[in-house]
Amino acid sequence: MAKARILPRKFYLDPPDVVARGLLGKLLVREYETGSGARKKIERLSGRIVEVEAYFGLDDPAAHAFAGKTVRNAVLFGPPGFAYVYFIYGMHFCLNFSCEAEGHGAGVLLRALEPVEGLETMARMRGLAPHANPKLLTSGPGRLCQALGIVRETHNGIDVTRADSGLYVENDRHGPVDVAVSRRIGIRKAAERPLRFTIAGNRFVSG
DNA sequence: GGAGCGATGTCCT
DNA sequence: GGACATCGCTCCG
Repeated sequence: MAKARILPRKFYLDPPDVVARGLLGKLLVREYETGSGARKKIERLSGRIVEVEAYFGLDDPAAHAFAGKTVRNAVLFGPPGFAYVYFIYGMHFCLNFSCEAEGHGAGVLLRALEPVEGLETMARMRGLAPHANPKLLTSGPGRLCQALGIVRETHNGIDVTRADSGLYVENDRHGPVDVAVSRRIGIRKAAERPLRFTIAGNRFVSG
């Protein structure tokens, strides 16, 4: 098995549709310390990215960045390769990565993963039985955040090109993927634009 | 298996 | 005050 590499800053410099396509088939990794003293160890959770959506900034009525820079969406207007985590519907978090050069406000929303490492921990985080249907773990933007323990307070604004962030994307040289394009989900404005990208036929795609 | 709907916090008008 | 890049429950077939 080839050595996995963390996706570098330049990967995120492209427009969001290009970054979105490029993320499909890559591994989203969450690492954190557990235990203390001699029992301290690193736990690793991961999932293969199977569904993403692209959001252009000021040109895209559906994007959080459309109305301009605010305290909430500031990360999107910063440099590429940072996590934008926001709270939605009073209950859920959603994870995005900033892309394009600073000032554009573009981003990619992560909508679904195929769970790879740490399924039992993910089930616990989701409040499910240890061997629950794996599709319930990370199929959906709110679900994948809960499964990986991603919350705004901790993760909004962190650099996802650094291993020590505890949240990053690896290229583990998984084979090429067959990309399907469709309309973005759960939005009202600019809903017709074909900016949702999935791995064709993958059973962990949401919706 | 699908439609309908309530829960619930934060941000912007 | 309303909208919101969601989820899981109920009810009906």
